[in-house]
Amino acid sequence: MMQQTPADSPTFSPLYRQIKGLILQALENREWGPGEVIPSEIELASRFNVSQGTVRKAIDEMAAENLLVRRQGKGTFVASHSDPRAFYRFLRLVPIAGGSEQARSVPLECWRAKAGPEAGRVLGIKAGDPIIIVRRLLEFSNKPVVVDEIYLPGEIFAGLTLEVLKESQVSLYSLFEAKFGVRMIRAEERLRAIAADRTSAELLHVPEGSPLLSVERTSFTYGDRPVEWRRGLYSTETHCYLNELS
Amino acid sequence: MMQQTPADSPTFSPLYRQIKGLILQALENREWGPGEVIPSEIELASRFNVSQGTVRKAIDEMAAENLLVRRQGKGTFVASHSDPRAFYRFLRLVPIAGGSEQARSVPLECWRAKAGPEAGRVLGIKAGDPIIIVRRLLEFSNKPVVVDEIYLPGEIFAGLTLEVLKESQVSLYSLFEAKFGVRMIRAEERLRAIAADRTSAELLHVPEGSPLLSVERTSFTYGDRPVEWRRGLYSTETHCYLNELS
DNA sequence: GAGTGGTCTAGACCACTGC
DNA sequence: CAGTGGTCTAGACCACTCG
Repeated sequence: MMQQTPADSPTFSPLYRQIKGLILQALENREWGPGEVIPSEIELASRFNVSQGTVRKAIDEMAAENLLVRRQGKGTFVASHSDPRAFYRFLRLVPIAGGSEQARSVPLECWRAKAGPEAGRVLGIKAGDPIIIVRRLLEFSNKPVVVDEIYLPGEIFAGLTLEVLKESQVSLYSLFEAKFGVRMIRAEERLRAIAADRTSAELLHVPEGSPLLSVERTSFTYGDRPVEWRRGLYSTETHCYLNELS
Repeated sequence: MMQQTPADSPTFSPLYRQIKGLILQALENREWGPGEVIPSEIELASRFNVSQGTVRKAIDEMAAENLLVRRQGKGTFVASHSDPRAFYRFLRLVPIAGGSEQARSVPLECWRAKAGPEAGRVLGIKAGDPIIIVRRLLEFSNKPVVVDEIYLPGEIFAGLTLEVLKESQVSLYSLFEAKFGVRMIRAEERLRAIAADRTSAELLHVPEGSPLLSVERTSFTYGDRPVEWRRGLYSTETHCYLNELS
């Protein structure tokens, strides 16, 4: 039997949540990498000295949070952005006319800088710490729809260059996961409408001053540590941002 | 024991999903109204001739979908928009500066019309069928931030007038639920950036042509039947649309 | 067939609410 | 105190995958 916190303790949490915490810890420690199988429920149950049902409930929650993926008959896997089903997990853009063309990422620039006060605050680093800034286009049917400016902590993403970005034909997060060991698990987006500045207008082939959707995203990895800040400007003539409320 | 579909049948679904379907059906039939307790898990188990655990799993899913609300020690309740915790369930707007002032809904107009082809398609009614159109403002700290135009099927919302709207100090959905027996359980929003037309600009106190966030929402009730279509124009100078991705 | 996750059951006990 | 949902267990069996 595992140690159960007394019920009247202020830090009380049910057993299955403690198990969840232990599995989470193992994930952070990279005991099993993205895309790999984790031990079976029975193995984990014996490892943690609890019943299979308790492990099951812990895994249920983690699967609901997209941290793990269950596949009947095969096992439970660490979620990965390299899984085709997760490529566009965070992309809410859909064509207005219907259908669904392929998105293509076109890296434009990648340079080093020092974090200003805002980037520092958002990324949880000190102002003046090194950061890497990436600018890229997102195209649908070879037409530019989004221009992104992405701010990354230099310490974590050391070695990231335009060439690396251009080589990788998959999603950015899949690259981050494979090359830098950083897995994004959650993000917050703040949307506003703004007028296109000159450079964005040129990149997106729209008139200067036309309305654009501004999407500021902060992405988090394990432990709710922010590891990416990006601002996207979306041209919403042919595509729109689709959100499900429930 | 309840009837279990044979495993090799194409319509196979686990017992707990069938129970879920039966509870859902009872909700649609208004066996228990919004805000009311449903029978205890043990009662439902004996009613459906299954174990408590199976009822439990059905209710778990429905609670995750915001159809039911569990309260330990008290019972399980039908979710309601009249519950203060659900007032702003579908409103993603937050002040950029932080804090959180009270929102206020200001009904402006309410008139009858016939559905055009688009409204008919979205609402699942025939073009020419009666609809009701509501225009209203959403204010924060007495400053207009959103102007909404709301399209409702006339048949369901017969009796809705500007006076009725003005009387109700609560959320629209809470009114719809209480007066018309229509509970919104899910919605889709499509966001774009557009330039302010003259009337919207005046209502929102912004210059004509300035960028606004256009939010088109279709709301659904039980059985995924669409029962509301609305378009909101958001001024995003002081507020932004916040979205959690996971 | 062996191993995985998925379902279902039954029973014990805990935590919370309200009388 | 009785009644509710919440947790934990143990065991049986089903469904899926792969060798």
